[in-house]
Amino acid sequence: MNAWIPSPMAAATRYAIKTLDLLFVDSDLTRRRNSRSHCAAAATNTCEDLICRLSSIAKRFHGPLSPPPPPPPGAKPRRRHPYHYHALMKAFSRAGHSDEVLRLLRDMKESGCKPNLLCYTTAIHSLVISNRPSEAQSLFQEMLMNGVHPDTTSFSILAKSLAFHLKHFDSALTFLGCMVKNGSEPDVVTYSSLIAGFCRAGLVDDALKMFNIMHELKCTPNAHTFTPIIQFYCSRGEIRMARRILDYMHYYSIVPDAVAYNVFVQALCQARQFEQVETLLRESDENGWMPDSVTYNTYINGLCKAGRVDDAFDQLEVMLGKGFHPTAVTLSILLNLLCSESKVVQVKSLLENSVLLGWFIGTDGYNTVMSRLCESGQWVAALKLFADMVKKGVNPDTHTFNIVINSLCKGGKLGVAKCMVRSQGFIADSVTYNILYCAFQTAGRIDEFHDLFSNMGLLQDSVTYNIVIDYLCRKGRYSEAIYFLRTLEDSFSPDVVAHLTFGLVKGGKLGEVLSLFRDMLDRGLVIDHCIFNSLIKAFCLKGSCGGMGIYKLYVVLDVMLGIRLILRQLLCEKCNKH
DNA sequence: CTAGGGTTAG
Repeated sequence: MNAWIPSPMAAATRYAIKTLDLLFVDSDLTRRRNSRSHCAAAATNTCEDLICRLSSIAKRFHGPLSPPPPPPPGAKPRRRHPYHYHALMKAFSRAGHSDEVLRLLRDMKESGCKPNLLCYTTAIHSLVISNRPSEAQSLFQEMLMNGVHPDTTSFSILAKSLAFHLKHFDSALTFLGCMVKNGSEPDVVTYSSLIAGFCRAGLVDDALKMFNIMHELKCTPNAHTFTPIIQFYCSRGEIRMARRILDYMHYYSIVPDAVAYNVFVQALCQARQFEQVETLLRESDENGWMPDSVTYNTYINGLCKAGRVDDAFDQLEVMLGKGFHPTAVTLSILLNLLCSESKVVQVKSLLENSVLLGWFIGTDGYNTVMSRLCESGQWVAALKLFADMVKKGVNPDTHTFNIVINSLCKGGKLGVAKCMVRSQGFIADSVTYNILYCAFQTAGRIDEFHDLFSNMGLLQDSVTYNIVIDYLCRKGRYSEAIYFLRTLEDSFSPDVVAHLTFGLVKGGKLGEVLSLFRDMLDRGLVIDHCIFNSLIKAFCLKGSCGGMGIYKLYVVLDVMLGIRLILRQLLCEKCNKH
C-alpha cells in the first residue's frame, strides 16, 4: 500500500532478520528443523531474499531516482513554494514519519525556500504526536528566532503537548498566559485540549474549572470539549454521570457526535449492558448521530470479551452490511478472539491467506498474533511469525520490535535483544525500555543494563518507575524506594505513589506510608482513588482486614482523607471565635 | 489553496 514510503525501521529489520537467522542456525530448534533439511534451506534462502528485497526498496527511495522528464522547451523552471513542501510534510506527519517531516524542513531551508508558519506548525505537530516534546519546543524556539510569529493554532499544539502528553499543567497554564500576552487568544480547541489533558490525568475538577473559564470568556464549547469529561466518568464506570452529560449536551443543542457516543458505548460494554448498546444504536437516527466503524469495533470487542462470540459475529455482519470495511482494529479484535480460543493454526492460515479473503492484514494484525504467542510462552513461534511478516512485505514497527525483544528475553537471549535495540535505525519507546529493564533485573544483570543504555536516551515513563519501586520493595530496600520516588521530576504522580504504597503496606511499613501521605497533604497534593484502591488491596492481601489489623487501616485512611487536617481547621476556627 | 482538539485492540 505504502510501498514507496520506507519503513523507518528498515535497517533495524535487516539486522533483526540476519540475527534471528543466526540464532536459529545455532539453536536446538534449527537442529530439529534440519531433520527436514530442505525446509531449513528454503527458509535461509528466503531470509537472504528478504534482505535483498528490503535493501532494494531502501535504495529505490534514498538512492538516485530515475531522471525527471525533461522540461518542455521554453518552459520556465517552476519555483518551489512552501505549499508544496507543506502538502508533503502533512502526508508524512499523518503516516507518523516525523523524521521525514524534519528532513523536508531541512531541505526547504537548504534550497533557499523559507519555511512559513504552516510548515513550522506541521513539523512541530508531527514531533508532538511522535512523542518528541523537547524537539518540538526547540523547533518552536527556532521558528521565533527566524521571525515567524506564532498564532493560536501553533500555540495550542504546544499547550497540548505540555498538558496532554507531559502532564505539566502548571507550565501549560503559564503558556496560556504567554499566548494572551502575544496577542493570540486561546480558542475552543486550546481549551478543549487542556480539558482533555486534565481529564486524562484524572483531574476532573480542574477540567471543570477550565470549562467555567471558557464559559466566562464566552467561548462556546463543542463535542470535543465534552468528550473527555464523558470519558472521565466512563473510565470510572459512572455511567449515570456520563449519560447526564450527554443529556446536558442535547439540552444546550451541542449535539454529541459518534465519538462522544463511542466513549459511552465503550463504558456500556464494559458494564456488559449490551441491551443498552442496542437501544442506543436503534435510536441513533433520532439522536442525530451515525454509528461508525469505531462504534462497531467497540461493540464487537465488548461482546468478544464477554464470551458472546456468536453475537460478535452477528455484529460484524451488521457492520459489513452497512458498508463499513473491517479496519485494522476490527481484524485485531477478531485475531485476538481466535487466539484466545487457542485457534493458533487457523489464525496462521488467516494471516497467510488474508489477501485472498480480501482483507489486508498488516502490521497491527501480525503484532496482535505475535503478542498472544509471546504471552503464552510460544516465543519461538512469535519470532518465526516476525520472519513471515517481513517476508510478506509487511513493515514492522516499534510495537513489533517490542514483541520480538520480549520474546528473545523470555527465551533467555538477552544478548541478542541487546544488540537488536542498539542496531542502526532502531526506534525505541518507553515500552522497549521497560521490557529490557525487567529482563536484565530478573537476570541479576541490572548494572550491565545501566552501562549499556544510560546514554542511549531511551524513554522512561511511570511504568519504569513502578518496576524500579517493585524491585526495591521486593528486596526490602524500602527507604531507597521512598528516596527514589522523591528524586523523580514529577515526584508524587498518583500512579507511582499507588505502587509504592502497595509495596510498603505489603512490607508492613505503615509508619513510612503515613509520613508519605502527610508529606503529600502538606504540599497540597491530592491522594486520588488509585492510591486508595492500591492501599486497600495491599491490606486485604496481607489479611489485615480482620481483628486489630482493621484499626491500622482506619488510621491510615484517616490520614489519607485528611480528617485530622479538617479537624485541626475546625478547632482553630472555634478557638478564634471564642 | 494549505494547520491544531475528543473514541475503538494490543
